[in-house]
Amino acid sequence: MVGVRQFDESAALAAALETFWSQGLAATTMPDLARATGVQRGSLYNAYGDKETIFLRAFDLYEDRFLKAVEVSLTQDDAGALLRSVFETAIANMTAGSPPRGCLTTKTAVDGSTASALVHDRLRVLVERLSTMLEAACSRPSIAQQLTLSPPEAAAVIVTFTRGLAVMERIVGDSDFLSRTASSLTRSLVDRHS
Amino acid sequence: MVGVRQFDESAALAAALETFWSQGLAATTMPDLARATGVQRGSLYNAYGDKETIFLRAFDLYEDRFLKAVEVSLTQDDAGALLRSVFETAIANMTAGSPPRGCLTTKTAVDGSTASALVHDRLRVLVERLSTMLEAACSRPSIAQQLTLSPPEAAAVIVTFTRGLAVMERIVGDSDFLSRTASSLTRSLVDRHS
DNA sequence: GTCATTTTTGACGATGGAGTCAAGAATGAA
DNA sequence: TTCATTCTTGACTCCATCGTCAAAAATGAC
Repeated sequence: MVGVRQFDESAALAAALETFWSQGLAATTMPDLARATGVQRGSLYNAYGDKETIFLRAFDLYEDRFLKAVEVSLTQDDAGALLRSVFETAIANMTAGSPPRGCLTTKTAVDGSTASALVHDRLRVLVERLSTMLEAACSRPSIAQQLTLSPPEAAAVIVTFTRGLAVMERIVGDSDFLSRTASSLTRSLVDRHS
Repeated sequence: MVGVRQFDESAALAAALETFWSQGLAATTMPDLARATGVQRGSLYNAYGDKETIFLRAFDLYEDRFLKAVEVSLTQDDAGALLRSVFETAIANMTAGSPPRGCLTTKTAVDGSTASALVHDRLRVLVERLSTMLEAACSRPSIAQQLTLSPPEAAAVIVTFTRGLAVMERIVGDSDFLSRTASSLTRSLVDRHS
């Protein structure tokens, strides 16, 4: 192999992720990425072809970090503690940074300019994986018996609600409100009669 | 008053709303608005000054329509029926159009390029109004006694959840999933022991 | 009908991103 | 070392939007 890549690819993708996360996919330009990564525009075109490909690579990083954090939350033994922990993980993810960067998945999903089918599919995959993890956790007998909904129903409600938290974070920007609201939902999802 | 406006302002704003709704605030350009309204760019600058002002005017239309529809849903007497009706109104709002336009509030809130403080405030106002209406409805004794959460808690959960539905609509694009998930949440918010 | 005022129109220069490309630099293979 | 291949660099053209402006058109007031 001759003519080897001269920039640190994982550092560049981390910088690109930072940029996409702060600005959103559509609002991020190739010059933005060149500035953020310190790699010239031409090199980026040469290495990845287009912005979307860079996004997909950066999104892999994001998904890894996020799902790993959720995985930890799902080890809780009590249904209430588990749900609260999942929501706190999601809230921490979206309120990190200054100013807070929000939730990359949500930002990308709602992004004005219709993203390509590839990006759209990638979002569906993340949501699908998250749902599956949640459903598995909710299916554990000790958890399931405490819930007012069946595992698939609970998983769908939880995933949808975390997306709602991401939007509310953008609008109200008050992480206490998010925590309190998540706590309210948790209370109504955990059976008070078990 | 001399030199009177030559275009139909309310028709133009309706067309602008359509455009903002489909494309999002950031992705909509002044040429887009000129094309959609049939009013030349220069006239739009003269009449409104900038894109954001046009958006704020169009958003008023949107809010009126949406809150009026919610108001109707809130006349239901049964808590379960009321919640389902509210969610169906929200789902209908976001799945209308072909292709579906999604939820304008959510799109704007999450829009990559940080909108101006004016726009941001406008979103907060809409959410605040919606919350207030919901809280009032949930406070009616016949409704309150059926709910597992206090009226303010229920209102916060419902508002947040509708934002989540808007995001899920973008990702899964399946309005049946949205209805089913809303129905699940409704079930856990309505006390099964009253 | 005349006039003052506002709107409309079309065009202007400035800005910035998109995508491409040829020349130069770097590097592993032989 | 030499060479073939790949990466990097800087510059180029194309294109669309932005914001403005002066001239033309429209219209109510008198």
